[in-house]
Amino acid sequence: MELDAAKETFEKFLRQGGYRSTSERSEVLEAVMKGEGHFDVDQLYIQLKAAGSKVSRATVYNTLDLLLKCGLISKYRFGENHSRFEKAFGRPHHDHLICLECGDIIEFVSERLAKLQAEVCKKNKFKVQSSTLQIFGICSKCQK
Amino acid sequence: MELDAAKETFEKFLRQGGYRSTSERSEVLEAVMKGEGHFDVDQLYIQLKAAGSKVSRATVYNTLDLLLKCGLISKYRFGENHSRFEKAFGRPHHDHLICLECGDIIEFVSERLAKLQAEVCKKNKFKVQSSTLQIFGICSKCQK
DNA sequence: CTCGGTGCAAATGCTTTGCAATGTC
DNA sequence: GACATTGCAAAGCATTTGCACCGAG
Repeated sequence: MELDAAKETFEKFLRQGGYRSTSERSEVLEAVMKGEGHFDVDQLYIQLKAAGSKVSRATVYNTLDLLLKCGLISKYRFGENHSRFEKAFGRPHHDHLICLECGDIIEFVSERLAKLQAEVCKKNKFKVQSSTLQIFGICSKCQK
Repeated sequence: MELDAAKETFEKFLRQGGYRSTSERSEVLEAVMKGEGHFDVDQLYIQLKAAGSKVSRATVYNTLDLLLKCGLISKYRFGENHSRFEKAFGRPHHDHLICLECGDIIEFVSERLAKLQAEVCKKNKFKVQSSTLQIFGICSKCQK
């Protein structure tokens, strides 16, 4: 099961980094893995509360940072004034089309884009860590 | 001269949009055109104050919005918690390599990337308005 | 003279921080 | 036990807003 594998990854990361394994961190990871698509801190916090968790916002922020560091989630800034996250566990890299009207986010994968990025980085002797291509515009539904 | 052309574009935009032409808006545009590279609201505000201007931050924000609307500047969010801008007047579209260590931003232009984006949009019936590819990592200088 | 624009200060919303209490290792 | 982690509330930033005054059309 995906959740178990993610938990194992997280536990290993915590141990190796000298971090402690707490029930709050576990709860946050579970909430993250349970959800689908993109989410922001507030949505996750509310989901946690709804599930009966007592975690504080501070702990949610802290834990998301750790999950980001060990690659279990990705973080985005879609031109809004808050961050968005999504599960990254076992998912291929992808990029986003963002509708400025309805806020819908469409994902796409491009092998050619990956190659192109690798070339640009090589040319500039730049060591990639992460990347994001964001295309803003109007989705097909909203064009009608 | 570039500044004159930009002023003309801005004035025309203001007239056509029913906006008024004020000395504050003029001052902001001049400050924007005088600078090089990327800048944030605070840097621009300080530059304006240093030049003896009396504009308020609110007006700077307001004017940057207008300059964005008429295409004279571009706005970015490089994973930080504040926006960055740059002159767009007479500049071709380009993307960015962002060094996570020294904060340096390297620009690059790719014709192939533009084509690729156009294809993705066509496939999704998505009408582009703007786009940004951001590659985060370590620049050649910082790798040493 | 009308009404959009401005400055100021207060408000907002996301995120971070300080600190005493708590729970891991 | 030592000390990382937590919750809470307060603090920090960037950005927005409300409102009285000002000035462009």
